[in-house]
Amino acid sequence: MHLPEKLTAKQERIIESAIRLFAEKGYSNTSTAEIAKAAEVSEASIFKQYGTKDKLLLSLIIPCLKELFPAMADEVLHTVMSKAVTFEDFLRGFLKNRVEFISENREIFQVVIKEIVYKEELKNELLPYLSEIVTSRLSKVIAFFRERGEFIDIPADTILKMLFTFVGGFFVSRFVLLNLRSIDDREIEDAIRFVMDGIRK
Amino acid sequence: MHLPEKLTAKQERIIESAIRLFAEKGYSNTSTAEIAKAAEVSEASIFKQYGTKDKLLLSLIIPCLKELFPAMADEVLHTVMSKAVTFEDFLRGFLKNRVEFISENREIFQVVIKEIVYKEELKNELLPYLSEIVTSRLSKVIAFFRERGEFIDIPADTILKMLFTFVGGFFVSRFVLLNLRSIDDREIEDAIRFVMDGIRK
Amino acid sequence: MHLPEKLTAKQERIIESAIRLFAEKGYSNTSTAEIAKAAEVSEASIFKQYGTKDKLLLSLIIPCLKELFPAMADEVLHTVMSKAVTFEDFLRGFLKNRVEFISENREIFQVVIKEIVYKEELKNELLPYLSEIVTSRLSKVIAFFRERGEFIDIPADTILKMLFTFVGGFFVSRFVLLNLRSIDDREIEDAIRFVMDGIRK
Amino acid sequence: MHLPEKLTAKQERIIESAIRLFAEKGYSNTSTAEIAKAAEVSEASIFKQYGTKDKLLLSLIIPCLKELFPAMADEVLHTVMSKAVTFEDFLRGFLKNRVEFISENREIFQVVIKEIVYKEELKNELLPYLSEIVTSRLSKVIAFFRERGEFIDIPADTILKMLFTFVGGFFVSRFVLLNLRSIDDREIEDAIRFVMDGIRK
DNA sequence: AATGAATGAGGATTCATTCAT
DNA sequence: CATGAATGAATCCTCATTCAT
Repeated sequence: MHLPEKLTAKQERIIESAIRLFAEKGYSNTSTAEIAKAAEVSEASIFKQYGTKDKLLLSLIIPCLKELFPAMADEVLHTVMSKAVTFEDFLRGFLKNRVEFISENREIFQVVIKEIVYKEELKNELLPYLSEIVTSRLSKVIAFFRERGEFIDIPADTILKMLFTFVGGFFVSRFVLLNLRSIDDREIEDAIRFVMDGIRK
Repeated sequence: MHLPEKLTAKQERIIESAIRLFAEKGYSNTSTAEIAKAAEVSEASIFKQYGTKDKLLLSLIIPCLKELFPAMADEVLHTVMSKAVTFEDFLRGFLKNRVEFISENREIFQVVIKEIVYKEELKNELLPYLSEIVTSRLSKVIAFFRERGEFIDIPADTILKMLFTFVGGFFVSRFVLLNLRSIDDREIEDAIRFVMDGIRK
Repeated sequence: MHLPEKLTAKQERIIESAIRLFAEKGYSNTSTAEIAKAAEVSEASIFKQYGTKDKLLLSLIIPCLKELFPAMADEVLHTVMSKAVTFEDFLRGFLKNRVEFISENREIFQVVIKEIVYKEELKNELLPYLSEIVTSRLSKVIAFFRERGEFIDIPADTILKMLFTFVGGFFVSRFVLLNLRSIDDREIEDAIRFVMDGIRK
Repeated sequence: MHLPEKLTAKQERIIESAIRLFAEKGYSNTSTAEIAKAAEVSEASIFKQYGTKDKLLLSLIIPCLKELFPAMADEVLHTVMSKAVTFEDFLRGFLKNRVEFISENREIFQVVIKEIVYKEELKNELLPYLSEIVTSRLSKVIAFFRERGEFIDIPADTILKMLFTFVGGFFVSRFVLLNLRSIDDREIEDAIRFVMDGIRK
């Protein structure tokens, strides 16, 4: 995660502690006093830097979102699509890439998910924006493979919805609900198989 | 929802207000004063009835959980399995039944999901219990249809996991994230098709 | 001062303490903790009742203003003017009446003056309103005595301004700057003489 | 205003900002952070220069007081008294001179008045001192014109008090309450007439 | 000489909870 | 039984001030 550079040791401890505590107990159940204590700084230092508790949250969440979603953007997509790969290969690359990213930023991911689910306000601000990004990017990919005749005959945006539902459920259940460190290759393969072929014999 | 019967008007107003507010803003961001005001009772009345704010939450969540998960238990399962239905039929019945139940109890469902995601503590108490219930019940069903040869050749509990992931994502994304009133039949059919056959041609 | 009736003992102690401390140190230099301590109540009790520190201030100031200015309204004015009195008599009655009122409410008067002088915001809200009340009431009186030929030949509103300047300075210097308990009759007579005849032989 | 010479640009910006903000919102409602921001210096610079916020206030107030009151001292008084002028002429010169001075230093005057009214502590330190200065200087003047037979037969210090009350009210109401930039000659003449002859025909 | 970083002490305000009536 | 009154403990946040660089 590319957080603003040139933080002092104390400032780094603040964001570390904040992420850890927000991930563990949720933003609303974490007091600035707790963060200060965990970071071994004064509360005042937190407010000097971030102004409000809310801005502290945003300053953690936003860089994560920027990498979580648009990262799979042009670079990734184009390279993948230019190669002679199947959608299954693309999906495999995508899942492995995102699993790796989330594994490395598991706590921030937890914070992001928890707060999007919990804070109506934040959700309403972010969801349309995220939905737009995801849709616009992925719909190209779907369209690309669809024209190649790789998918069964259902509308592209139905495919998108189902994928989104499953992949979202996949990441959230593993990284947030079960609090797993990572997801192993075997499970990724299970997921890919499920997505590609379903469960019917 | 079978909440304890014989509630006075005031008691009903309290739980209605609590559910509405918890669903909207989350338990942590709702004060007992707000609930009291919305329910047009004194704060003291709430505490007389429920002892603590936490017990109030539990008294809303627990009846919902009891119906949400175990409801699909013996009655449903046995009847379904006894008939000569395919897994697809079972899944259709199950989804429709649960969509109906959640539609009618959307706000409580939102509270349940939000708090399970948010409160590590609550999650740790409930997840093993829920997981046990779901697993024990559904694994019988899976095993039943598996023996009938309806599934591709993957372990039963992999099937269970994938189903759980997808169905959970399905309900949460629609009823919590998107705050939909219900899910129409067409989308249910899309989901069934996705689960059964995946997306590959 | 007619403050809202039916205050509990604690509630009365709150307003007493607030008035005393605001008068002594000014609103901005008095913390709610100090008020609570002086009143021997919890800070929470103050906020339960008044919501904010600002509303507490207003709830002290407004009843005082209502009596301070419009009190000299219809009752006083009409009776005075109906009698065959001179302006000097009217002024004497007015000054004595107001001195008595302020003596009895010296601390609130101090709070009112201090905050009007100090808080731009409060001043801008109150001054136009007060000015309107004073002007509309007193200009009638001035006009009345002016037609009787009691005044030298200067515009009525010049007389009003000079009176306001002097009487304001009189009350503020004595009751606020010098913190006097009251103003004795001799000084009132000096003031009347000054207003009526100036200082030139 | 003769503030200490040789101020660097930064130091000037500090006192300008401080005066402006103190005049506008009052000392207690102005933070050193605000001053630093307005002056475009670091807070630390303010404290390096002035030690404490209180000393900053005093360093603004004291030079003003020195010119506001004693300025009318020896030079002014003697010259005026030596000429064959009436008290009315003296008063006219005095008022015009003070109006000019305050007009040019309106904001500092506002700070001085506001803080004297507001801070019991400051008031108690300054009032006896100021009163002594004013009394000792002006009582000579009053005595001078009194012996010339210009005044009606009331004690000199009663005249002094009334003058002080009116002139104080005059300046404060115009420059502080109404926040006027200056006072025009017509109003000064009205004031002089009022002081000299009162309002009785 | 100037400042960015840091903070202890205190600021107003909110909260879940208790209890006498 | 219901509630108005009351509160201790916490919450987020601000402030004047210090100090190493």
